[in-house]
Amino acid sequence: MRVVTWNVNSLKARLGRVRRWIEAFSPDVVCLQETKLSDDAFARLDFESFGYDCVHNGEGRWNGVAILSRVGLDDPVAGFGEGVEPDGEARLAWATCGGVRVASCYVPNGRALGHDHYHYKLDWLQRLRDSLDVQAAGDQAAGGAAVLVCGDFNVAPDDRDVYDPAEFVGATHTSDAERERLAGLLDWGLVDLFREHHHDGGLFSWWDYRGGDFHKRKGMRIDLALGSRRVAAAADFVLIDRNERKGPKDDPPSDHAPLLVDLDDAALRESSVSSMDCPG
DNA sequence: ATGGTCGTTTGACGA
Repeated sequence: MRVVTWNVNSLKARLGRVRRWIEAFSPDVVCLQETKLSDDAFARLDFESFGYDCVHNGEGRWNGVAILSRVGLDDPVAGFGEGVEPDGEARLAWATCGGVRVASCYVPNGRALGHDHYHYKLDWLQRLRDSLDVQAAGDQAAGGAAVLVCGDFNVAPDDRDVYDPAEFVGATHTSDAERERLAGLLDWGLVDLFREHHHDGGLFSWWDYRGGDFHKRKGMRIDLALGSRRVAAAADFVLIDRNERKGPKDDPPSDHAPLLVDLDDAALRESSVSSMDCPG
């Protein structure tokens, strides 16, 4: 099962690229962020005719997330779900695809340390953890949840994940509080799949449009796929497609690159997960 | 020197 997560920075502006990428890579599950579409406008794109069932949580001008699946899509939820304080913005969708409980999330940016939006971001990450309990706690307690939380987290997990940590002192995305909230998700029982497969720094998923940052290799790794132990044990290939960040002015790229994860289907379905399979 | 460039839009504003 092939899964991709991609902040497309407007699905309308990126539709040609998204369709070409899907055709080239044949993903089974596609998690999108920043579609910037209403649910009606998303429905008119008719991904069903390309073989994908969909859930979209949109509000129009801003935000908007989706999950596309050609391996089944059950129990879709827009937002945190029952039992968690609802969000005023369209930043999260859940669905079960091919036996995996998948989330597509767009974590608030935070804007600046201490800003109202920063507190909203910290609270949002806590509610995402609460949402995990609601969406997958039963299976996790049973020891074998298949959960994959994908998206734009707007947090760089550690200093390897920014081009220059000194530049981010006093800024968002690397603060202790943000990293602690991200660690809270890992403590639930999730593993940073890209980091399991790649140990070097300087491997990024986002580059600012301004100042030629992409060509100067000034980026951050903020797009993540967090898998439960069962999913981590099944992940046999993880890639950031940085080529997709390139392109001409008349067909510009998103400022984020797609993150691709391949899961071995047999490993995914194994009845027990050995602690040998996956550190952490 | 604290910008740059995209997207939403036809104003600024968010990232």
